[in-house]
Amino acid sequence: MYRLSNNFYKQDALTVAQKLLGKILVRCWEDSTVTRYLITETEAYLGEEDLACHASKGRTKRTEIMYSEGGHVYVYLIYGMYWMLNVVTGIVDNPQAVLIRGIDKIVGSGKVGRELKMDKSFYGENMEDSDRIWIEDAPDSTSFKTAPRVGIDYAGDEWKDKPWRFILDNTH
DNA sequence: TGCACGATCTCG
DNA sequence: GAGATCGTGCAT
Repeated sequence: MYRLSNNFYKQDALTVAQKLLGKILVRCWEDSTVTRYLITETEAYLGEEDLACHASKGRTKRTEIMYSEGGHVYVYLIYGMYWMLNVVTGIVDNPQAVLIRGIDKIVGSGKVGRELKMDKSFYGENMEDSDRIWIEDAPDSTSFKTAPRVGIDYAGDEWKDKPWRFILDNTH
């Protein structure tokens, strides 16, 4: 079991979103205890032309990190109370990210952020060398389902219906 | 400087 | 079905 490097995250967001299923999200707390979570659900957001992606609004202070190399953490506050955990993917100047929607029995991006005690300080954290949060490798999952992404009706028919949500199939 | 809204969840 | 709750982007 070893930590995924930035090389892994440099792949396309659709590829990373699929491959992250079944991998291990590791959270090291302030008291040095460590909790490991199985990643069960992800969503891919694909660049400026993807109207559901925050980067579709262009390069701003908030989306800046998405323009960096894959492997950085992108967190943001939604509805004034939930921190969404995303991983930046792709190469420099190619703003893509993968939203972590589910870990272990915890399904729902808001609950994931709460469970992991995410906050603004995680913005821009590099998962390759962070001592608080990273992802460890596991065999690629071959059994998963796809579905449309959640909560993006504003993006228009072309984008809101894309099956870019990936759900680990746990019926062995 | 102000305002409307959102990659959500919980409760009733 | 509505409220909680606040940073962001865009209008003023």
